[in-house]
Amino acid sequence: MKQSQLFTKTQKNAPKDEVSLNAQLLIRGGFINKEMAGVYSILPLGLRVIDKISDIVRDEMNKTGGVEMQSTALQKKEVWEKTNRWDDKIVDNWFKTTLKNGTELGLGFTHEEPMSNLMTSFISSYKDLPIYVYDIRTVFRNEARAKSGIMRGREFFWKALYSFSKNKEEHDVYYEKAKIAYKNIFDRIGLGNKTFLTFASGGTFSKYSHEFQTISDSGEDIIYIDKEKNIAVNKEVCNDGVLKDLGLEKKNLIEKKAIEVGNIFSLSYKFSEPFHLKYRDEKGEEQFVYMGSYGLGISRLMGTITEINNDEKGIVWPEAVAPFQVHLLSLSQNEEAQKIYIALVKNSIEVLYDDREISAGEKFADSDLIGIPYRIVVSKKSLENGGVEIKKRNEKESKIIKIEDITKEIK
RNA sequence: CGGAGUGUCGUAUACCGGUAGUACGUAUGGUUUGGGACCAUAUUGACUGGGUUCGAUUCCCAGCACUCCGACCA
Repeated sequence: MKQSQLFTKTQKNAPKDEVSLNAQLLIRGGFINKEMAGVYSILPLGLRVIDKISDIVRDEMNKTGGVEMQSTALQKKEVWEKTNRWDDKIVDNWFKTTLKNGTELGLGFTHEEPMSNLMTSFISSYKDLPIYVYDIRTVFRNEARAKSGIMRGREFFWKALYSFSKNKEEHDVYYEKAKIAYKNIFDRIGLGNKTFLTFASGGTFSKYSHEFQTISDSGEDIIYIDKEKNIAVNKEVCNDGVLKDLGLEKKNLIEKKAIEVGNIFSLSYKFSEPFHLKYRDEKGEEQFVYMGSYGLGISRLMGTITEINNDEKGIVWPEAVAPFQVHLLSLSQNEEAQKIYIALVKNSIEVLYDDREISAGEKFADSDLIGIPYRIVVSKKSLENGGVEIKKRNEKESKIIKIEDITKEIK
């Protein structure tokens, strides 16, 4: 797209009411806009990043057999009363509202209950199972304290997958698949080497749950990592018994702050029982469905990626999640640049074309701040030298290449 | 929710119990054209309410908002 069509502008200064790095960079670059504490609009550039992440998540979920749907934000009280999670004393981060007639409604903070309820309409036989259904949507949590920019908001974008299996054995197979899918996601979005499968509290229905924790000083959690074994333990559950259970030794562990970017849970029958979510097995006997849930914070991931990939000039997006692949800067050479822009678009390369009539310095500064992986400069100088200048955002040196070689260079 | 702090043009800041200044931005004109370029002119502001005072943006109180620390965090 042409940058002249982009209504957002970059800012030199971060707003003084934002301390966290992810929010500072994302606001300065025009990716998000703060509406209030913990609530951010996602602007065109930010939406492209969110979509990139979502697409990778979709792809990996689909590979495990997941099917996507769209749940509702508005939720009815009765469904939540079945599991005793409507009461504000039990769940203290509800946003609630009422219909004109006084009926109370909740704004969903998660979807175990409505999803279990929904499935009672579709699950009746062992032939219907397993089902892996997921949802990428905005959820609402009335956090006592929003903090850390988009890392902990009151309204945020996430993916939740719910698995409905015939029994624990079938569930366990999927659970392992989900772990791999999550690992693939973090690898693909460039957080792989900093993200660890982390053992965490399993609650009342399983021994452990698993979190995916990305090492970062801006994180809220403390984890102990065994680099050799490539796993970690959350401080909340880390004791001698647990270490023994996991075959870990204290001396091999290093303590790190980390961001919880995802978590997966075995839910067992916790939800299928109150919703009478049952099926008939081969013998015609009724069985409860065995459930699991698999969350992933998409907007939190955008923040995490920003926290980890930046330098003094701005964001350095990993290619897989960058809003565009190429930032094409025209330094008073719009005629030539326009041709290149059209050619690149024809080759299915995502280009942000800076066609604005502003100084070169400003274009460079914007480009560094926005952080698109490849910068291509079309200038009098470059054309005299036989082409365009190309530079990767994460490298210092640029080089001149021929215009016809651009697509080769990028792919 | 407990504790601490901060609210001044769109953004970042300065000064001040008595006319609110600067930079960036924005607008117009001109000069520039490879690292947020320069000149001129213009433009925009004291969170809300109450109190003290001759006079409050400044001091006091309350509310609201935001930030940080803690608690919380399927």
